[in-house]
Amino acid sequence: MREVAALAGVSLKTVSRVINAEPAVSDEVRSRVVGAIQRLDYRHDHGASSLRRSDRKTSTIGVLLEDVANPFSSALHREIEDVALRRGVLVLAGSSDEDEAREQQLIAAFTSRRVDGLIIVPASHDHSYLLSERRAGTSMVFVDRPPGFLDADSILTDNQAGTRQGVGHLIAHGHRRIGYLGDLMTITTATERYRGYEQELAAASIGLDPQLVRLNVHGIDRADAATVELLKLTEPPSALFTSQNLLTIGASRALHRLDLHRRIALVGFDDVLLGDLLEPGITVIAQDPSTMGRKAAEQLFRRIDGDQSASVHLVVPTRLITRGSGEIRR
Amino acid sequence: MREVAALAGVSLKTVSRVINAEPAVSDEVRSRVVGAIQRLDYRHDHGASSLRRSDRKTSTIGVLLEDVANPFSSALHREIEDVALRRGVLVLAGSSDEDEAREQQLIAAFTSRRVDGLIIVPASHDHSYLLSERRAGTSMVFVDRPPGFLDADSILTDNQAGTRQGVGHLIAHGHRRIGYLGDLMTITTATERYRGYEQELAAASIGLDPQLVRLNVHGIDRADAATVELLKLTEPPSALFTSQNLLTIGASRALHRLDLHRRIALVGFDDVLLGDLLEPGITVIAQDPSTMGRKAAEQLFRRIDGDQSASVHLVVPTRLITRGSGEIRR
DNA sequence: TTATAAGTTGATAACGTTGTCAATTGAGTC
DNA sequence: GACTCAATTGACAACGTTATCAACTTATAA
Repeated sequence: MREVAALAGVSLKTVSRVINAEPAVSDEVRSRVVGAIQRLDYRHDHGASSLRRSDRKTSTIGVLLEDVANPFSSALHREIEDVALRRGVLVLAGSSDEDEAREQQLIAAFTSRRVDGLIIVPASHDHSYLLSERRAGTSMVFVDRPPGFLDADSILTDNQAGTRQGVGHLIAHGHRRIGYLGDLMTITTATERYRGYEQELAAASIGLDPQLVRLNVHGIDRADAATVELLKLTEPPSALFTSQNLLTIGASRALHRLDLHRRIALVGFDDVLLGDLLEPGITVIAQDPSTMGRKAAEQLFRRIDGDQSASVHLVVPTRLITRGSGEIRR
Repeated sequence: MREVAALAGVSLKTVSRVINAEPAVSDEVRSRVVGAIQRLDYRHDHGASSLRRSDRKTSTIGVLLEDVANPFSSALHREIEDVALRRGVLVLAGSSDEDEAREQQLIAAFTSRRVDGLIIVPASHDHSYLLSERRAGTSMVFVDRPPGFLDADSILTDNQAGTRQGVGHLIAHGHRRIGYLGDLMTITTATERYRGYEQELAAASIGLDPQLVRLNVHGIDRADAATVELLKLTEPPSALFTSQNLLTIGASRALHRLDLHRRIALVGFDDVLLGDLLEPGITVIAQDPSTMGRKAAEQLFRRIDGDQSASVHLVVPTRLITRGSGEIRR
């Protein structure tokens, strides 16, 4: 920048003015400076700039996801990116893998880079470690799961209502022995969904048979194995509710292998890519990650822009998509 | 930091030494400083630090993908993240959407934040705009597609050989009229794959019927429509080769709707999640995005660590996964 | 003409940190 | 007792940028 100023025959401050498009520069000087910038191939140092500027904004936000490679997370990520990029803001992304330590490590790395804000899909349950960060002025929005011991904005899915709708759908098709596969109970959404299952059975006066419930099932392979177990029971279920993406895939895989996919009904929570190509197609309670991402990013930027109002808690509704597997009658 | 120094009764420089774990600090002083850091809830400013340090490293890299939400991109992304995080490096990610302008905008945003390196899945074909950036010391590795007018490391898939293997597989099952769906011909990989199709037909002395070829098909819906068109020909193909993920899905969808999925053979380039659940399962030429991501990140960090040797061009092989759809005989 | 205002420009300090180098201390050696 | 050496600490400048404020130029009004 010093060299640019020298070549253009102006002061440092004038170059700064041109770069920041401040109005108080004559056209003649401006074009001289622009020329010098191009000739010297000067690149503005965004970091040094934000260090000195009074707003201290880095135009960077941090996004903590469960895993950037999983479809729900990456759909969120993409929507956040689009909202951010429209404001010239870049996104630092990281995967927690449901690991509390990794969550905190990543968030510490984000904040030491002075991100303007954080969008967090939490793995841990106690976010009081973020209190001082908030006091320091970092905005934050929680997505998919609520913050623990911290008052902050959240954008959630209505897990309980969604599950009730899915389980109710199976009951409406005559099922009374409905198997349940649940993810790790340390995940808030998993416990909420399980509660929805309990409630809907109770509402239909169906007794809960613990044999039909498999909790803390994580990943495709374990879901596959758990499905096989359920179907080997002396009184096997006539329908399955799988409470997560990968569990749905695992269960579907097992049903296909056992050639039971046309006999046992299946409803899954969260949509499955290609779910409509299978025979039968997989009926799901779809979440809406794009909407969640967009709302989260918009809310974050409202906070970054200075909105100090009380915390907002948005619940994004789910949608039942019927494709066949959930409409198999007992 | 000034406050920490005052509270601990030491100089600024000593605090800096403690933070950077420099050896020349007595245990007693160190613990006083650590105590002060905790009491004052001090957070190190990574940006100011890298501005002053002589290596000028930001411990941040930029990753330009086609779309963070597409499975190939996000698998790459995840692998890069893991390699980076092991070194305490964070990842800025962006989606080009195959748009040259957006590629350049994002890369400019990355470099103005002084990233240590770039991993690029290029959308554009002329990367001479990166020459000055390279001269300035930014390391860069290209993935999936080669750089244009720039000598740099690349990690590519063997598109031509993979396509030949897939088309050859169909020929081996008796097909001679093999439809081809290709993505935008502006994408390097799309042209390479098409060339593989041409070559394999020629090698089997099968004349190329232009009616069977649909190029510049982008996205699921257009692939679906193009498939319908091909099957309506007076002499329709008995097999299809779809040269990209989404095209495979679109074609499969069309085949299912027309109830031809057991009659028309299908081989796709790039694996499809759930491809094994369909009936028949989808036979694909699988790429290996995880390996590509890992190799790219490892190569990038070698460069960042000072490796000045000649450009490396790595070709990651593809793998034929037979699941049924490609083994339908004419 | 002079006073005033508006529009340009620059000198300087500061953002939070680390590199450089010099000063201080204490122990060990002859 | 004087010397050397290593270990520890601090003063100061500098990284690339922008905020502040003062100075200058030109135009306009009285």
